[in-house]
Amino acid sequence: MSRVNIADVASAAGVSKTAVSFAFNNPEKLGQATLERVLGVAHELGYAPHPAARALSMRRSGTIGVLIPQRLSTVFANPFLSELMQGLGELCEEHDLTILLVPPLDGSLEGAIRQASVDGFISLGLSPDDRALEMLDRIGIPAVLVDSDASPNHPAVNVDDAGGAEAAAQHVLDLGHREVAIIVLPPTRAQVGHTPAASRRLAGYRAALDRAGAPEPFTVTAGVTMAAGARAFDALPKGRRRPTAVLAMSDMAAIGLMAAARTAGLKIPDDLSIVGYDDLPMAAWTNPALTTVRQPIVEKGRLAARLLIQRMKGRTVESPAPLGTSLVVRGSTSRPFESKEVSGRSS
Amino acid sequence: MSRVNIADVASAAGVSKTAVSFAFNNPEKLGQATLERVLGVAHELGYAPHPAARALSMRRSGTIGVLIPQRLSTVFANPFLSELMQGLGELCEEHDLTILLVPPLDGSLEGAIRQASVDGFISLGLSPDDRALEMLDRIGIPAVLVDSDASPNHPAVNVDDAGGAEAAAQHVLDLGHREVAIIVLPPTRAQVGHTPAASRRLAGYRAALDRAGAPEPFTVTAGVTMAAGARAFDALPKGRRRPTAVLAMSDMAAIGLMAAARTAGLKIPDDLSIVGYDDLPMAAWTNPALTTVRQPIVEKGRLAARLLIQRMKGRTVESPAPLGTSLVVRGSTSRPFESKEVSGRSS
DNA sequence: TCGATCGGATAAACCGCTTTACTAAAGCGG
DNA sequence: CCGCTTTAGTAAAGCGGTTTATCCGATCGA
Repeated sequence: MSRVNIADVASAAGVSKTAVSFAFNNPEKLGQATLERVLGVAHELGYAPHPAARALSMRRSGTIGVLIPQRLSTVFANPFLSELMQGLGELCEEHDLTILLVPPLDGSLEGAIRQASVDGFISLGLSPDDRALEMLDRIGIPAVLVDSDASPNHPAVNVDDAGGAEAAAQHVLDLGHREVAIIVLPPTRAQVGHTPAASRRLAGYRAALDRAGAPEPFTVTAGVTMAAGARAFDALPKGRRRPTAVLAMSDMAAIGLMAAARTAGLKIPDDLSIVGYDDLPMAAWTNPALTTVRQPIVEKGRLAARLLIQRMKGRTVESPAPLGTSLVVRGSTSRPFESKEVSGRSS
Repeated sequence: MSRVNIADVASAAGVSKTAVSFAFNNPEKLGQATLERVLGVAHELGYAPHPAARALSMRRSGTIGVLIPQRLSTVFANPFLSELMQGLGELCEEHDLTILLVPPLDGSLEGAIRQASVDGFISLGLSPDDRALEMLDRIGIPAVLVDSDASPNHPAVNVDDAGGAEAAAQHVLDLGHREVAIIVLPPTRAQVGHTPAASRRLAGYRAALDRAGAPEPFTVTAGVTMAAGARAFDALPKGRRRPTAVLAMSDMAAIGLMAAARTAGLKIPDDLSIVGYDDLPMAAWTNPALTTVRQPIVEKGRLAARLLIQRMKGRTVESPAPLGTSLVVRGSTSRPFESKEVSGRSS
């Protein structure tokens, strides 16, 4: 009653297991007649080779793992992953690979890594000192890092986080803003500091602000959800030092913040300018449409997959140059309210 | 130089393979001293049990497969899958399962199914005559169907598609619309007719329209993307019989259509009322916000995963009652332009 | 003192497939 | 008719674990 295996087919067709295996994998090594007979019997019996046995024997599973540093139930609330998956998916289809999602198992990414039967890993946003990285080169499976610092053992795919952030900050400075707040990405795992991407973006914002001699920006950390963005709004200073512009490291937080701001009676962008980060498709659909930093997420996924596939073929690959980012100006930013009235005061 | 295996650990620790295996899986069967020594040596050598070998031997992989009837690169453009994954993810985390995405391999879902090393399948939107279904019960892996008709062998999780659609149609009828267009979901695979969900929704729309004696609705098929929605707008009749209301089977198409309509100079909802389906998070963020039929997608994922896990434990489970749907009225629907001017003409 | 019991460890079978020799038969030129 | 190469197919050795049945020595009750 249990699953039919290769031996069943072999004896039913009156051949050896080898012949059956050949019928599926090396048809040319078999005579026309036997080939047909074996395939016929196999089909009739509903035989399908056991994937795990196959993977064990061939030392390859035809699967790549996507290492996700957060809980599945929350990370998919962020369209970022969807976009990335589109890029990964494209390449995987070309190469007949399936994708295994590998979130922390029982709280531990390392544990999840060892359990995953994959030919390669793509890891998202791991900080360079994450224990999971050790585990990766310990078990000797090729990996490609996304949104991490490059590691000696694995190539990393990144975008020009700092450049994009700098452009965003420069944009609001050019509009005349001085008091700005920054919404920082949260650490992904129980890390102390920022994620690599967050650090780089922060540096970009700061570079522009410092250059312009703007006062120290107020910073809040907010998860990549609209709810977190809304909470971030509440955390903003309300009095005299209230920011007139907000630089968010994610579109999701920016959009949530925008909603909260409007609920609180502020007009966007007149009372508060908001810049996001990512340029998710929905950023173009909010009201007003979100000014944001565009990063090529799908392309990032494609590139990461391409590199990983190269590595899986045994080639060594270098970390590519960071992909470009660019500011997309839409309706959520304008000159600050005050300077509108005293038009032409600066520059 | 190759991966360290259980025999290496065993000989290094001066014990049998069995002892090493026990150290990881049945620690209580080992003496305190040996246990510690084995684990120590294992850690030192960087040993991790080979997942495929484990899966083969234990007859379980700790993975469930999500059967995706479309290309990965397109299906993730639709937030629907993200929502569903959130629900699935929740349950999978609870039970320490990882998720394998199984799209058609080389064009064939059946092929992909046999290659997938999983303990169970969740299939999306398969029509009841799909060959993939045969394959599913052929290899005897438990499965749960989502958005399909129930099959004798597998329970199906569904929502009240017809009820939601009927409410949507009734809503625009109540507003006074007569000429309506329907945006139909595309077939997922090379099927002849509609997907099961599409059929049920169509029936729901029709029920309300027929009851009200409305003229035959115009129908267009559009993929679940904004671009497809925009194209659908172009396909709408333009002259005397132009629809004043559109019932879309997906929010994505509805939003794309709304954009195209506005680009064409129409005012939403004054010139054209639009109702979506799904109530994706972004539906609340468009301008105007989208009136739509809410279906509990995350809950659907949770329920499907829960049932599958039950089945994997050997319990037999029945198809649950369809989950409820409800109309969410927002800003994209209003009375048709004409009847606004001749206010109070009907009812 | 002796058989019974028991904790601790092991040898060997097994999971289901691929693949590397290896053999028997057939084909071939001389 | 004979040695030599192909052709067609096979036996057996992995792949790397888990698990069952067994063994050994020490403790224990009588």
